[in-house]
Amino acid sequence: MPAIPRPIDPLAEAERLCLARGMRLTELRRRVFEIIAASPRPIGAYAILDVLRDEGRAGAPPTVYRALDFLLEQGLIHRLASLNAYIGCPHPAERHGGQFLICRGCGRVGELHSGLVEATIVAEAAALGFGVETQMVEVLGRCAECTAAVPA
Amino acid sequence: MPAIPRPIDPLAEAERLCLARGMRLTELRRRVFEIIAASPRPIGAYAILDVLRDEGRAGAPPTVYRALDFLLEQGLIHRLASLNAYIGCPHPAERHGGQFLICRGCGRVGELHSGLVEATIVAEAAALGFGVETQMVEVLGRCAECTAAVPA
DNA sequence: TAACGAATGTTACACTATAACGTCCGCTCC
DNA sequence: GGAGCGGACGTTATAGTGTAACATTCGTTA
Repeated sequence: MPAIPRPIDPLAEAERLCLARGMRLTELRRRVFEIIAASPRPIGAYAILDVLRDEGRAGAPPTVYRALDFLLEQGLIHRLASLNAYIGCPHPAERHGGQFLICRGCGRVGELHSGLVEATIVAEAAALGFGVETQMVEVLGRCAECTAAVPA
Repeated sequence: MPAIPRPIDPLAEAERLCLARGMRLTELRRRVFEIIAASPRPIGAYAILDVLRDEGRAGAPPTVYRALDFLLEQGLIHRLASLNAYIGCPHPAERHGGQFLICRGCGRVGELHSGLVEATIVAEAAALGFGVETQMVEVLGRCAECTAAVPA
């Protein structure tokens, strides 16, 4: 899923945004964010907890979930409901609902970020009188590399 | 979410489809389907289990999950990943990915079923070389009734 | 330095889902 | 008719995900 470029330095971007918003990117939150950003695939809360424990840090599930809640609120990460896993956001500066392409082959996830998809959903929902607040699109399939690797 | 009509008789439709496909809609599967179809809101697996137990039926989680797996495979129900809950499908004859409008006010869920949304997602994904297999759209917001009940 | 609130530590538990194995039942094929 | 087979279900145990509730620490401010 390399089609979409990541920010040069996700951590620096996260620090910049938190500073601008007056939010505290503490040591724990920063470390959880780094673990997610460093993972090539979506990572689960308990896998993050394992990493923290390997580093000698004390920790129980709430330790991780509180950090995840903060990062989600700040839009620095997304939660993939279909996988119960978390992924860094490549463009956290603009708040947005998530649109994800999940590859069945390699497990990597790309973010679609299509204004057209978003607008179409809003319009179709509005036609039914439904007011959209947040939207979540998760698409399962095969990425270009995996399609090339296993030709039909 | 009454904008989308339900089939006249979901159970009859389910029986018809299973018969046509040579699949067995057993007593247990039928009952689980009825419970889901009768629920005005998405219902969780353990809530279904509670109903079965209230009816005096023996049961453990696998009892319900196996029935759910069957109904999902047949496209008779959908799973809402963001809620960990299940909902009947209003048009099970055509296989399709789910597009759901989830109301924060009343908890009811409508199915969008927009070919345009689906096609847009497929097109945008294809532009990145990604081949779509199944897609899942879950939209959180407020339905017409709840918007009217609590004016801005 | 006292006081306050935010962040974290800690224990316990709720909720969701599946693995593994046994039993029963209906069907087919000799 | 019975041996064998496969699908559905029963049962026990456990894995995986997430939160409630309360104690403690820490930084900031007054």
